[in-house]
Amino acid sequence: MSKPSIPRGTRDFGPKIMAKRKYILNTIEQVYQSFGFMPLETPSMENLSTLTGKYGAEGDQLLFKVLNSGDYLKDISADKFESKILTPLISEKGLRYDLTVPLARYVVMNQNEVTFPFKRYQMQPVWRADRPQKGRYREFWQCDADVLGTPSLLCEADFVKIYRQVFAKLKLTGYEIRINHRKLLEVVVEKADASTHFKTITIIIDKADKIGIEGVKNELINLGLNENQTTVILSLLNKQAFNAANLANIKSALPNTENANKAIGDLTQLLELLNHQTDFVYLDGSLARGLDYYTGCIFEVVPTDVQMGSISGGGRYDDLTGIFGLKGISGIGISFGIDRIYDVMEELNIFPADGTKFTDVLFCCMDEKAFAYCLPLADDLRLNGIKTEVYPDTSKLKKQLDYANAKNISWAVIIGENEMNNNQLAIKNLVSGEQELIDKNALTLFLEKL
RNA sequence: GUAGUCAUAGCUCAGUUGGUUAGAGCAUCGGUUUGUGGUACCGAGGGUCGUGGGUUCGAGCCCCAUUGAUUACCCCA
Repeated sequence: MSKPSIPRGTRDFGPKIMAKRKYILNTIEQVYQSFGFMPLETPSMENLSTLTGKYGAEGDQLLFKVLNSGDYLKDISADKFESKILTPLISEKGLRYDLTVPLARYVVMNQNEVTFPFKRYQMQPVWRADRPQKGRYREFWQCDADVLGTPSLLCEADFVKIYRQVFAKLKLTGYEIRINHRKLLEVVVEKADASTHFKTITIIIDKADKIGIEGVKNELINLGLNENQTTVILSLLNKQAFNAANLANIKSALPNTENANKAIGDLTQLLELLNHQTDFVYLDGSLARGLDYYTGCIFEVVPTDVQMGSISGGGRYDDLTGIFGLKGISGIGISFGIDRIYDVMEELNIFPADGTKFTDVLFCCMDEKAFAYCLPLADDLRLNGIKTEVYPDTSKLKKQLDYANAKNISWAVIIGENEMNNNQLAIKNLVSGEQELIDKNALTLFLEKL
């Protein structure tokens, strides 16, 4: 027998971990719903025609492809045995790579049924055939919310509020919401006369957190930019308070172009929609986001008390559904990285204490007759919202209490001959060690008042 | 795709310049206690030292290959 294992880059989530993950997921879901977002789930598999070409050449490499069913080589002749030719012949499905493309596909397929603006949230795993490393997996969860079909900046404001509510509920206070505008980047790169390298430059700028200003400068020079050009671009890379004065400063430093006015206009309007309440919010010129479909405001949330990358990101995109033939739908979306939020909360130790408690009461039966005696009592407790289980064997009491300890159960109800003869129960508090005899019918009341 | 590190009991790991029968803690099971746990004591089970080859009188340890894990780069959440 070989030892069992799971594929690299995948994980099991045991009961204790699941309790904490559910706590995060439920919190996010609750907040999404409170803003009027509705759930959507899509299949784990999409047609490869839906997926390929949407994530760039690198992304296509990272797609998990699913072999066709049955004898998939039956009609393939030997001259087709070259991966480029063979792959499309034997695989027509792939695992989804993110939740955004499936959303676009869904909306286009159901455009006559969905009501715009379409507000949906989706919390499902996605797969990437990446090489796993710290904080990077081949199967991981995304928790997206998007609004499709309106250019209104009210959506941007809502997402800022969603961030604040989610992290307030999770009692996570050390974080920053960083905001930037994609067109601001475009204007600055234009001003530096380096537009041909726009995409590469955004990727470099996005690394500013990691490699520092000097690192960015070096990479820009390696790209072939001169001293003037890098200076112009580097002038953008500071983080500052999100307020009207700073926006005015930025505006005065930029040429009076359509893009510049649009970017500053959007950010100003967002500031007003937030009623100038900018707790946790910063304007960060170095925020770029790697994905190139963003066209407007972009967001990122970074924890400040823990050394960790972003725990959420998102932004506005103008033409997501265009790739599937539905033009002119502006949208905006964000995504929480639940795995990283988990790590941050674990490190700060801010999960609620009773998070791993699944059972309140354990019935310990000393003989077979005790089962009949306690089963109705257990049912009654459950109906009253008390999580109850009956130890299924008449094992030695030590073993039953060990089980209760292992599951962090706080109450044991012990039933043997003595208790049954007197219509009583021995109820033991496993935290304090105290034990008392109570009347059989008083159990629910006894536990309810706690 | 590139580079480094690692692989010994269910888990976490010791194991000396190569030298007798490969150890510990935790976990599991049994006992001290026919019905009272977290602590203590006693005992038991559990290993092809990732796999294959080589060097040697002798390999967990050295060499080569291979597989897997992990970390960094590229890219990304």
